[in-house]
Amino acid sequence: MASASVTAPPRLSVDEADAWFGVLNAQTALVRAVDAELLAAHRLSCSSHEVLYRLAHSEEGHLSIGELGAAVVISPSRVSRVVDGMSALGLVERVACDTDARISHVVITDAGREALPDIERTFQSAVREHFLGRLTPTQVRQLAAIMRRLGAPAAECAS
Amino acid sequence: MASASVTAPPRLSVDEADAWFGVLNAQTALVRAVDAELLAAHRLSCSSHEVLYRLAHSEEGHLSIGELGAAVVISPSRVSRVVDGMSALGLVERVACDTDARISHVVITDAGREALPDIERTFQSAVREHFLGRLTPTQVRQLAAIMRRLGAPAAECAS
DNA sequence: CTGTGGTCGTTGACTGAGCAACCATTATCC
DNA sequence: GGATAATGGTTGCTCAGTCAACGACCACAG
Repeated sequence: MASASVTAPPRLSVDEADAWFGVLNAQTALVRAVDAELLAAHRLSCSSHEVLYRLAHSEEGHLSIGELGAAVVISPSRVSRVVDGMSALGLVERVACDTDARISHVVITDAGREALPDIERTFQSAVREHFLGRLTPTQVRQLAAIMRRLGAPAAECAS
Repeated sequence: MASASVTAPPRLSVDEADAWFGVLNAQTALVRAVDAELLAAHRLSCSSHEVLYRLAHSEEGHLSIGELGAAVVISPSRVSRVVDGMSALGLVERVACDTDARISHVVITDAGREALPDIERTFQSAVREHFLGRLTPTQVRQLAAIMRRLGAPAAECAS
């Protein structure tokens, strides 16, 4: 074997490795912590919460299964089952779309809308405690910018 | 019920929400993409790769199950099974600790050490393509700093 | 020594998540 | 208008991951 510089695999710098493994491991730890609080207080997982959050902040007040999957980054099949669980809790329900019978609009129920402030309170305090509170406002801004870029469709590589 | 500002739950700003959901969703998407490449090329998941990575970069050349779990942020039971899988592939093996029979030192085998450069090449190019390549060097540095802070034991909140 | 308590790793049962196959419905094209 | 393709959602299977229970082992008190 020997000369490692032939195909010259550009080794990761310390910052690059920290960024990669940091994102991986921080997310895992953060989800675990926030999940525990949401679960204890409201029987909701992080994914379920994000579904509710997306619904609450949607223009039309409803999103399809596919739209939710794209927003929350989980597969449609998972969304379907998450919605099952949340509708069993009475937080959301499926409403047939009157222009396309394939589509299920997921909407927040009255009970869901009533429970929302409480859920958001739990969520926000958990996120502040485990995440935002450990960063400076500048870092939060930087992180938001970074994540917006990573979330963008693609390209945009040019600085 | 009404006046939302009574208990004044500090609503998340746009940046705060983007940071939180961004970290959640970006990690999921990134792991999915890099996992696919590692799996196709070397039958390794991201977790397996990180285990190998940690072993390769360890001072002593070996880590216990518990140390690996702490480093990779997965439970000891999962580490145990991941090591099972990797040792079935011949990449690592368990070596009894001669001073404490409870501990299994996990070490890279010769075959593992030989396969490493290839694996790292796949890994690095995938990470550059999906992650590092979409950020500026400055952003990578910022992200690394943020993740180091989030990964720190706790406290350190003071700017 | 010997028992007692804590630690390390493994196993079993269960949840969260994805993929592939499927069904229903819509859209397209002749 | 009817066959065919494409889309949206649900279901079955499998994997990744956790938690709780267990067994093996060390450490320490007596």
